[in-house]
Amino acid sequence: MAKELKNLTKRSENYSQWYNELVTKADLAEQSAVRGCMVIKPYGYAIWEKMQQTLDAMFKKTGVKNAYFPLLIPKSFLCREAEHVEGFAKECAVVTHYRLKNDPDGNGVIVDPEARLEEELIVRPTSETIIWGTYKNWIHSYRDLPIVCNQWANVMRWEMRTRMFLRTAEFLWQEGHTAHATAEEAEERTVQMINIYADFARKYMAMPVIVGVKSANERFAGALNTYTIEAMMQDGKALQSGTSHFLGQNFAKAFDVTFVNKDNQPEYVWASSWGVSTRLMGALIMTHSDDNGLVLPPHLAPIQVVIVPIYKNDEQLSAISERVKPIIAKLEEMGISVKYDDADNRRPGFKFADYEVKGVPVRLAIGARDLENGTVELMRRDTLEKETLPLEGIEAHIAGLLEKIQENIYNKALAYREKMTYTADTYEEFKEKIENGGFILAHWDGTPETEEKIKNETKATIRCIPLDGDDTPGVCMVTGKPSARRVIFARAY
RNA sequence: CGGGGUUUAGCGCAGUUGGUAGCGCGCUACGUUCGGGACGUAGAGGUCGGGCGUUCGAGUCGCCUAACCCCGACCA
Repeated sequence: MAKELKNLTKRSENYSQWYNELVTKADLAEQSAVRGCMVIKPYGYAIWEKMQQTLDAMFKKTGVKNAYFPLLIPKSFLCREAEHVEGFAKECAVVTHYRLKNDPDGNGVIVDPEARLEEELIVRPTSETIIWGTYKNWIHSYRDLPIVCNQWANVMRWEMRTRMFLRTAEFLWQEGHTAHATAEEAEERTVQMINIYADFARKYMAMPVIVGVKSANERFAGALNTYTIEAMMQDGKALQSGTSHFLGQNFAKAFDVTFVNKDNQPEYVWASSWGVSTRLMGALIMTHSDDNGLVLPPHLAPIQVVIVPIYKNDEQLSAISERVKPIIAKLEEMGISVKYDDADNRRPGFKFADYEVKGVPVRLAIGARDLENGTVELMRRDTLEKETLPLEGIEAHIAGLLEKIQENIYNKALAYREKMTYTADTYEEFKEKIENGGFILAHWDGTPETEEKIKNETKATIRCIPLDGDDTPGVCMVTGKPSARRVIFARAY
């Protein structure tokens, strides 16, 4: 008996426990022995890989080039940009020694006190500093610009509290760092990248996102402007899913990166940086999953179709395998990833449950009865609906269905977000509504003080100032001062 | 960094007033099964997080320590 497999905690009871169980049971990741870190398992990593490949292709279409910079950053590099350092200093892992030796008392190994580094090295929490230290050598003339580099890497932030995928001490991400001759060009790149993220979230993750600008309080340390995509999870909390920063000349000045312009005048370069991380995996899980497990969007599912044969003996299995073989070939030819699970150590019922937990979008079950009738049982993961269909032409049906599922789960998530989005005109109304979670559109006077007050009193922060939507002015719900437009408040991860 | 909790087989747990370690799942072998999480039989698997102490005797009591989890504060 394998009762362990499903039996997830109900979402409504304890969302965070539900999420954790889901990640583990769907075989995506597990807690590692290292504090705050996780092990991403092959199935989970396959999803990440698909995200990576898709994003990478989108980047390259806009001229992005990949590069790689060191993991360890000399401490002195972090002294340069004051605001930036203040943002990250509290959560840095520091390398102080370069050698171990046998413990003289015979208890394993100890850090060799003789091997202390003259200058400590910081495990990168983000790479702005090392990259700008490097760019200084690459940039001399306006002809060297723009530089549009991206790196796929791991970073480490010694977080107080961690949660799988959403906030782990070590995480995987991509960070793009660009250098431009003009502010306009840098800002244009900043916006271009946030739009790529939004596109990716919507089309591939089937996750509706709101594109907007961060308030000063929520802005990236050292940036002049931060663009964000904000998503809503199924418990009504917001999740910042990707950011793109206009850095102005801050880093260029801190690292003294200048170029000679067409008029032979030295100028500081303009910069942007942008990134998304394995946090997107968390977003994916929390956006679509139900109490039966994961629901993966077909565009990112490592296995799009699973075929489970139902058989009593070897003859039946081989008959089914023969019948299914051309279907698999056809599907693969169409670019659909198929798994034919004929493992004989699991019974069909177990496999059904297992692939449901793993979120495989389409399942086919085929047995002797179907073989006789020329049919197959098809189940779609998003609605859990089953139907029996003719085997003939099933490939085209599946191709169409995968698109339908992709669309359906997007619409479902969008409908949920809309249902959970409210407006509030008074602070009282706001306080009352924020208790139910969700996004609240409200007027704000634009000051950090007011935002801080709201945060302290309600735990809600400004997720973003949306770029689209209702932009009629009004008055701040707290101070009554003029407000340019409604902004989005929410409690966030 | 505050407040709580946990640590015993691969996983989830039980273990009484101290008496020398157990259950379920999983795993291995064989057989019967196979259309929504199969069952039988026989096995393998543990210096009870670590250290010190009390005791004839410690999973159990005391002190110290570590790791992890949850709730806050901080943050992507």
